[in-house]
Amino acid sequence: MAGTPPPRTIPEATVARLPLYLRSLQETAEDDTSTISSERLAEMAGVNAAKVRKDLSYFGSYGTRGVGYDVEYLLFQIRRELGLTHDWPCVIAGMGNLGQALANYGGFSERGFVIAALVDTDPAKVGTKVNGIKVAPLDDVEKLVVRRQITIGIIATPAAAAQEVADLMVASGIHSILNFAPTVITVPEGISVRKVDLAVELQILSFYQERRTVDATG
Amino acid sequence: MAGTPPPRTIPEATVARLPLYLRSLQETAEDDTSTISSERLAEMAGVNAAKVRKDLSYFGSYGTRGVGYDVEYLLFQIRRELGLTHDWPCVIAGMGNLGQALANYGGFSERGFVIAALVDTDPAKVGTKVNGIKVAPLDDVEKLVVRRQITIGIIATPAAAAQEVADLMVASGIHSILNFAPTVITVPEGISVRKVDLAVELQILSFYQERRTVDATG
DNA sequence: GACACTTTGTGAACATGTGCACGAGACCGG
DNA sequence: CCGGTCTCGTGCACATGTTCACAAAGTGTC
Repeated sequence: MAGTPPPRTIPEATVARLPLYLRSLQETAEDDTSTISSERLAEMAGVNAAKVRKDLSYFGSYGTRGVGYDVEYLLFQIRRELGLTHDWPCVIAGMGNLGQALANYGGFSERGFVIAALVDTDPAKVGTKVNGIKVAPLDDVEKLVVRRQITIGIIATPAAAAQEVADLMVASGIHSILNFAPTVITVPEGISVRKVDLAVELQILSFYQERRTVDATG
Repeated sequence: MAGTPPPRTIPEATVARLPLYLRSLQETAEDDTSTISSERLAEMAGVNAAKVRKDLSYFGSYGTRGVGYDVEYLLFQIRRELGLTHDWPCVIAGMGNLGQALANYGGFSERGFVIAALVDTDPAKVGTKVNGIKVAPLDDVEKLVVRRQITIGIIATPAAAAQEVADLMVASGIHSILNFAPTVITVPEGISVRKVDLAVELQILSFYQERRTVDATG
């Protein structure tokens, strides 16, 4: 029975793992393997098998006992859950090193995240093209977001500009922001923000490295 | 009493927040503010005040009741904990879009993470300079790591090459790896790996965005 | 020096996340 | 059709992380 699906509150930790499962399943599908066990999938995604089963069970019973999960079906379900059945137009703010690298990175559009607009405040950059896309002035964000139905904003500006850019994006109707600027941005309730901070990651690594060294020496 | 410090097992979640406190404190120090309350620090770092106090308490009692924390002293302590009292030489593997952007990014060396070497397999890239640093062939990793006492490896290669590069790094004596390649890499016990996966972040955002839209429509 | 006020440090309740272990269901071979 | 084997789905115990709430310990004022 398909009946009533299980409670629609998916743990955050589970959501964060879905993309890993997706990637593993895509690789599996390329090998023409039609079913996959939770154990194999766990190994590929670098997690525990029980966790895989529990994660997938939040979306219903997609597996078959004694057999495993149907790769194609599971792929479809996860794609659907992640909203990857359609493209997501994105805008990147900030055409510095990182912004340009992101604009040039093919991996995004490949996965359905289409760079629909680029903006920057620097007049020297406005008007130039990056990866075939014209850089617009920051003030055009609202117009672009509305016209091109952009739903995701990517902030690749210096820290000082990040909050202003975020405010502009939110005012334009964007609900999801990926922030690369090394600063905390505050947004109204209901807006999702994820941050990627390279320096923070390195500092976390250095914490453990330092401990290792000290523990070994002392 | 300085006495015996509290148990030396710092929760991971706490470690991950230290860099945020560090950044907030640095900003505060620039304003010539000499003390800061947990509440203010919490606001700046985007977390809860009780969490700040508990986090800091793992390292001892650095605060003064009724007053707050001494900014400079706390800065010093956090820097020490994070191992930021000295530089960390890094090697970046993979000089594609992202690798080049990372090599050119000033924020690293600014924070003590010095790019000490760049490597790539592409003969067309080997020998060229990025940000004034010569790109070496991948096979030179071990030599470079040893000679320049590199402790952190940054993987910015395509997914297919990531595991091989990681193995090479580990074999060379690197204990900390920051992985930008969209794949899970496996390393021996005792090696720290952190991953930054841009597509995964976007997919997590699209999950919540999709839910919002569906909930609003349906 | 007593009192009002501030802010830390932390015990305890609560929330979230993980992983074992096992019953339930599905396939298979004879 | 029956026992053996496989693998899912999940209850439960445990581990980790968060937040509240309050005593303790400071400062400042008169």
